[in-house]
Amino acid sequence: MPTEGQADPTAGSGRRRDPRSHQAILDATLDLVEDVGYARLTIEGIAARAGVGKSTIYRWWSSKGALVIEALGEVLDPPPVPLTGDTRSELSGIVAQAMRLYSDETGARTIIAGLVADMHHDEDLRDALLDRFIRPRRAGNRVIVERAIARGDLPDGTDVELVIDRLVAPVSYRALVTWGEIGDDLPGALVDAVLAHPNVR
Amino acid sequence: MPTEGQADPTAGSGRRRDPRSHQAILDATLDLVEDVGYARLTIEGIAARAGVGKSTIYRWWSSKGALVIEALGEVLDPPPVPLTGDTRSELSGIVAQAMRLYSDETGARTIIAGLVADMHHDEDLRDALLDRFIRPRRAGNRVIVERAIARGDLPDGTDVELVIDRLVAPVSYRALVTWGEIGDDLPGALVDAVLAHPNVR
Amino acid sequence: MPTEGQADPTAGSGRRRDPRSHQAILDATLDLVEDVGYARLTIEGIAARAGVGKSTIYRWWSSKGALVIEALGEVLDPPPVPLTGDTRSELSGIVAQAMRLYSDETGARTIIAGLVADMHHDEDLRDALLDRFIRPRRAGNRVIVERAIARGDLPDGTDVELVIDRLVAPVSYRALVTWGEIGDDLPGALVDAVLAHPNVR
Amino acid sequence: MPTEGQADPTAGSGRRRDPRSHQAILDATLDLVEDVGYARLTIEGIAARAGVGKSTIYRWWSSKGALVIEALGEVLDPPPVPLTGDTRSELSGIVAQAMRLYSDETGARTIIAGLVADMHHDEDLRDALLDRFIRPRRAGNRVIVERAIARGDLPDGTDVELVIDRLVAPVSYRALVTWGEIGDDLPGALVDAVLAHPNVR
DNA sequence: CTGTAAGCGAGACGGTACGTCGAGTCTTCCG
DNA sequence: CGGAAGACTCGACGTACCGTCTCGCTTACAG
Repeated sequence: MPTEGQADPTAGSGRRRDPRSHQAILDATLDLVEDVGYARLTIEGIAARAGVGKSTIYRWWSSKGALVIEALGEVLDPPPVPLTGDTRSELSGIVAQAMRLYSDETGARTIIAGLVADMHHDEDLRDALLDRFIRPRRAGNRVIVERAIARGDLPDGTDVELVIDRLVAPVSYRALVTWGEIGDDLPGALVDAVLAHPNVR
Repeated sequence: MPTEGQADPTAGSGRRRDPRSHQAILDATLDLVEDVGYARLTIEGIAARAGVGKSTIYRWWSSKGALVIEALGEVLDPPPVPLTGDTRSELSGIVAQAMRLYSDETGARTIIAGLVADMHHDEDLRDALLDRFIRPRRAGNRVIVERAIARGDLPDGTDVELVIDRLVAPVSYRALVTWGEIGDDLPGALVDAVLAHPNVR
Repeated sequence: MPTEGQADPTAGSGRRRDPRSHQAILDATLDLVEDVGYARLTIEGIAARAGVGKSTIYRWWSSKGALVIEALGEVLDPPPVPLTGDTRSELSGIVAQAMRLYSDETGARTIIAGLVADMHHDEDLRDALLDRFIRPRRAGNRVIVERAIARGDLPDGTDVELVIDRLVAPVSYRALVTWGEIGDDLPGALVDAVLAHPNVR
Repeated sequence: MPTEGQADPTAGSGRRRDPRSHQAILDATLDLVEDVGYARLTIEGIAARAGVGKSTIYRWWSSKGALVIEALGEVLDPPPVPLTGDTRSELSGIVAQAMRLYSDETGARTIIAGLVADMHHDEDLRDALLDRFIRPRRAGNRVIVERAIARGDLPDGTDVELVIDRLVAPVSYRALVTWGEIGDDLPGALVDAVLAHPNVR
C-alpha cells in the first residue's frame, strides 16, 4: 500500500503515474472533507470531483483514511513549536500546537476523530497515521523536553513521554471526548504543573 | 429519541412496548459489537440476530450509536471508584477506572473510538453520550476531588475539572490516539503530579 | 369476507358495528382514491384519514379492493339507461353509460384499471366485483336488448351477451388498453352496426 | 430508460453493458412472472434469481413494468396474422391473435391486466407499452383491414380503427373485465358483423 | 342494573420490498 | 499500457405498508 507517491526508480517501461491526477485527487479530497466532513466523505465523491476514475484512487491509496492523511499532510503538517530558548514558552508551545491542531475552526477536530476511529480497525491506516503524524510530532516535542532537561529546567531522568502526554492529552481529551472548554489559560496551567512536578522514572 | 426505557406515565392507549424485543435487541447489539466491532456493526445485522424487524429498532433508537450506548450502559456502567477515605488511593482509583474503561480486553476501546467519532456529526448522539456516560462519570470523580479538598489534601480553589482531566486524559489519549503503553505505574505518577501541584484557579 | 354491512341477526351480545366508523372509512377511501389514485391508496392512509384503527378496516373488509368497491358503489352506481321506448336511443344509452363509467374526469378509469388488475389474483375481490358491479350492469343492459327483441327491432335468437359486448367492449378497450379516443360519434356507430347485423346464435 | 439494448455507436469509453447479466435478468423475469404472477413480482426477487445486483436492474429499467415488457417481448411478440389473401380468414386472424394473446394458458392475461393498471399511473410505462406492443400490433392489423378495402371486401372510407376495435375489443373485454367465455365461434361472429356493416366515416 | 362480550382507537410487532448509495472489483477503450 | 469511464456484485441504508397482535376503553345486549 503506497501511501506516498514517491516514484519508483526501478519502474518498468510504460506510462508513469500521472501527477495531474494525483494532485487533482488530493485537492478534491481537501475540498470535500471541508464541505461534508470526514464521515460523509466518499471515494466516489472524490473521484467525481477530481474528474478521475475510482480505480485510479484505489490504485494508489488503500483507504479513505490513507488518502485523507496524505491530503491533509500538505495543509496541516506540524506547525513547528518555536524554539525560543525559554523552557516555559517552549513547553507552552507544545500545548498551543495541540490546541491549534484540534481547533474546531479548521474542521480538523472532526477529521481527527474520524481517523482515530478508523485506525482502530485498519492496521495500515494506523501505521500510516502514526508514521506520518503522531510520531513526527512527538519527536519534535521530545526534542523540546530534552532541551529543557539539558538546560536544567527539568531533572535528569524525567519521563519524557509522560511529560509530553501531560501537556498534550488534556487538550486532545477535551476536544475529542468531553467537549470541554479549551481556554487560553490551559497552556500555562499545564506547564506549571509539569515544571513543579516532572515525573522521574 | 428515548435512550432509556423509563415508562411514560402519560402513555396513551395502544399496544405497549414489548420488553422481550427490547431486551433481545440490546443483547444482539452486545453480541455483535463484540464479534465484529463498532464500525462493522449494522442495524440490519442486529435486527436479524435479535429476530426482530428493523422498524422496531428504528422506532426506539435514532442511530446505531444511541443503541450501542444503551446496550453498553447495562454492561459497562461506571464501575464506581472505591471511597477508601485515603486521598491518594481514591485519586488513583480515578485513573484506574479510566484504564479499565479503555481496556482493550473488553473491546471497549474500539467502541469508544467509534462513538467519539460519530458524536462529532450527530448532535443527538453527542447529547446522549455526554448525558449517559461522560457527565455521570465526571460527577463521580468530582465528588472524589472535592473530598480531597475537604480533607485538606488539595487546596481550596483547586480547579477540579482540570485535576480530573490531568488524571484521566493521559489514559484516554494513549488508548485512543497514540497507541502508547498504559502501564501500572501510570496512576501513581499522575496522582503524584496532581498532589504535588494542583492547579488553583 | 363481509363486503356488505348487513347486521347478523344471530349475533350474540356485545357491541355492534359502529356506523360512524363505517361511514368515516368509506368517506376517507373516496377522498383518498381521488387524491392519490388506486395504486397509491393504502389501508394505513385510509385509517389515518378516517381517524380509525387499522384493525377496524381489516375487521370488515378483506382487501383494499373490497373497500373501494363498497365506497365507490355509493357514488358510482350504474346510472340507469333511460328507457325511452326507442330501441336506437336505448342501445345508445348502453354505450353512453359505459363512456360515463370509464370517463377520465371522474378518475374512475384509473380505479377500474386497478380493480381489474387485482381481480386477477384475488378471488374474493373478483366475486365481489362481478356481483356488485359487472353483473348488475349487464342485467340492466340485458333487459334493454330483450326489449328490443320483443319490439322486433332485433331478431329472435339474437346473442344478447354478444350484442352487449359489441356495444360496451370498444369503450372499455380504448379507455383501459389502447388509450384511444372515445368520441361522441361512437354510440351511433356501434348501434348502427348492431342493428344492421345482430348476431344470431 | 433504454428498453431495448441497441448498441449506442456514440458510446464513450468505460466498461460496456454485460450481455450475460442482461439476459439473466430477462430470463429470471420470465421465470418469476410465470411462478408468482405480475402482482407479486419484485425487483428484489428478480435480482436474486438472476444472480445480479438490484442496481444493475435499476440502471437499465425504470420500473417493473418496463422490465416485463422487454422480457415478454422476446416470448410474446405479435404472432403475425397469416396473410391468406382471403378477407374473411384474415379478419378472423385478427380475432384469433387477440384470443391467443389474452389466453389464460400462457399466463399473459394476468400480466396484461397488471401492465394495463400500471400504465395508468406511469407515463413512461404507458409510452413503452404503446410503442412496444399496442401500436405495432395495431399497425399489423391496419394493413389487413386496408387490404380488405383494396380488395373491395370493405367499402372505401371504412373507419379502420373502429373495425379493428370491433374485432379485438370483445376479446380483451371478456378476458380482462367480465371474465366471460371466449369461445371458438367468436371470430366468425365478429367478422360477420364487421363485413355486414363496416362503419364508414 | 349489571356483567360480559364484542367493537373500538391506538399503535407496536415481525416482515417484505422499496429505491438509493457507496464499496471495491472488473472490463473496455482511448491517447 | 496507464488511466478515464463506468458497469458490475454486494450489502446496508432508512422508509413505507403489510397484516397481526395486544392494550385499555366504551358500548349495549343478556340475564
